[in-house]
Amino acid sequence: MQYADVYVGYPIDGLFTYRIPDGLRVVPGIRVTAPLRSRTVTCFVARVHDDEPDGFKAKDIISAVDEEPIFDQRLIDLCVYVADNYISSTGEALAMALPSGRSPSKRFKNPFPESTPKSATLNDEQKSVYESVIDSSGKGGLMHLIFGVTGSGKTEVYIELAKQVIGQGRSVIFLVPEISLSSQVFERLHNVFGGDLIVYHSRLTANQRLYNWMRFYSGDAKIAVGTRSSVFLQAPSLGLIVIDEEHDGSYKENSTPRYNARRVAFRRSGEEKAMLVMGSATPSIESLYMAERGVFRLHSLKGRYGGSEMPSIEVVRVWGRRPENMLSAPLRLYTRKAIDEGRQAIFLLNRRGFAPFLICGDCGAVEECPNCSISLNVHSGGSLLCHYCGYTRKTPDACRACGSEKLERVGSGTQRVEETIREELMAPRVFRLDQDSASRKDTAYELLKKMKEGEVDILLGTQMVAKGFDFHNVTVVGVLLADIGMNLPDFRASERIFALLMQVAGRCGRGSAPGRVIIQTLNEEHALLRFLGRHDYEGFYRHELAARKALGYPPFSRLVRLLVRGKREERVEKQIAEVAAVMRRELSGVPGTAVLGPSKAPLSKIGGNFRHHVIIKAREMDPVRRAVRIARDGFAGGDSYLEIDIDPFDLM
DNA sequence: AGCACGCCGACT
DNA sequence: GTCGGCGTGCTC
Repeated sequence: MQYADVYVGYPIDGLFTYRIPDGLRVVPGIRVTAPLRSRTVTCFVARVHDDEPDGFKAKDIISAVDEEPIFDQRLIDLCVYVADNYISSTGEALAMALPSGRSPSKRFKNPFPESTPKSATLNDEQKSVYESVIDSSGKGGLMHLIFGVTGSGKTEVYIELAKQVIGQGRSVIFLVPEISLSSQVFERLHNVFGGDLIVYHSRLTANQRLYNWMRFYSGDAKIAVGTRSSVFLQAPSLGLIVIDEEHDGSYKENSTPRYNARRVAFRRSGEEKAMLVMGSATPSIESLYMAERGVFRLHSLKGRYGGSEMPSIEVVRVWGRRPENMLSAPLRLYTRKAIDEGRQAIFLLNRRGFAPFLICGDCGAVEECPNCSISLNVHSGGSLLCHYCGYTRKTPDACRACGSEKLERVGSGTQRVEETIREELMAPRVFRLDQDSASRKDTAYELLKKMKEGEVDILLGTQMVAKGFDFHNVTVVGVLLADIGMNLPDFRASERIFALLMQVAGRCGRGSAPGRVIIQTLNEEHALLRFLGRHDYEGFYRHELAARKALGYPPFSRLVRLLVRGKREERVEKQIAEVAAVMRRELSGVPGTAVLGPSKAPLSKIGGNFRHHVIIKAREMDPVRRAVRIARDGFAGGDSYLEIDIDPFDLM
């Protein structure tokens, strides 16, 4: 009699044993369906054997999902690591890592035309980084961080490294933050690698994902480009993991297990002897610190590809948030000049919608979301919209608190400023790129085409405009209000804003004409803007590192966040108090550990759920993980849920 | 997770 | 007397 030991995709620790019915082919590495209590669930087969289980009667497997294995022991080991680290079951980690499709589908339309491979030649600086990566990798130093200014051509270096690795018969995983915006990266990789390339991200159907997974697993396709979950793709022999824009927050998963693809890649690199090459123009404070400590080898690209100059950056004071204040004299002047010369401009306003608040001029009441603890945003077309839960309602004619009709739309988002720009700059050809305009699937392509053909004078958008675009005719970048997000109660806020401003500044002056960046702010004294004006990421890093050290934040500690969310606030408060008590008890006397809270999360209510949290700062994670497991096991759920976040990206 | 079991409070 | 809220335990 044959039996299979399997993992299930639920928060249940350990393996389950099922009987394999006669005639059913079950081997390790396939998925099967089997009864669990009163349900039929998908299971992941880890082992097949003929030892009769002791102490229970094994039920029969119902069916096999796969004919051939789609994973092996290395993925199980990796998922055990993820489960231990981020506190989930191994089965949950496997369920998250593996594609969920049932029948592989190759019906994936490649949006790019076939083209002949272009061989880019590396300039001296790129060549020296390439050689130094290959060289030190030969000596066992496999982890690298490329710190290259925007436009320095990191992608060319990645591509040459990938070619080298594929030439040795090994495979390459290329991680990007978000697939839609990195389509330019995808297109370039496709030009070079053609049918050897697969994509892997959530916009594919489950069956397309399965098909691509299988092609990479078999070694039929040697390079994969995709979002964070691609870090789990298996290959016969993995030779290289590239993490482009390594500082980006989207490498952090936001449901259980809340892994960080950077850390998982680091682990795989060590286990599978694969090179890890991370790159950014604005590396995360943590990665730069680790490079300084010798964990990664640091490589610099200081010159821009093609020899163009870094743009000049000018910080300009503005005097209010009304749309007419958002176009300072210098910005108008330079933009007008650029347009007259046939050039283009990019404006960043990191706030979508028309205005962030609707406030009563008489009683001061603000329209708030009934489900979330935030204000409703005014959107064009007469609607109010919650940016967290999507709740929407018509803009009222009168204040719902006092009946006054003096409702004011306070602050400015992209929709509001779009009109002002058209009128005041007499530039009718403004293209708006934000979540609202990008919901149409081909917006990015449309934009690329229009920008290239010179049909756009000004590209206005949220942070979407800062990422990855390579337009050669842009000579002016305007940041309309740099202060947005500056005062969020979050320890990474400065880092995020600095990176964003630096990235958007890098969008201009990529062609032959020099670029100019205008940063508008309500507070030109902000330290961050001084460093920005000098393109001084290094200086910002030192400054921010000192602040982190003073407050004991990463990289000088690890953080754990335990958050209880639920519909009934009294209950949530009681439960988080219990969690905090357990953590304090279990961690008392552990040096270098502090339990903060409990307190209301800054976003104290989202989608009808109240949120309270406890933050733990620690030098050593093992005792904290042990304590978290105790708190989790003692947590009486009911209609509340305990979120466990190891190394949270933000504390909102 | 999801579901069954079993234990105490206010009701047709 | 019972319906049902919720804490507890288990799932091969």
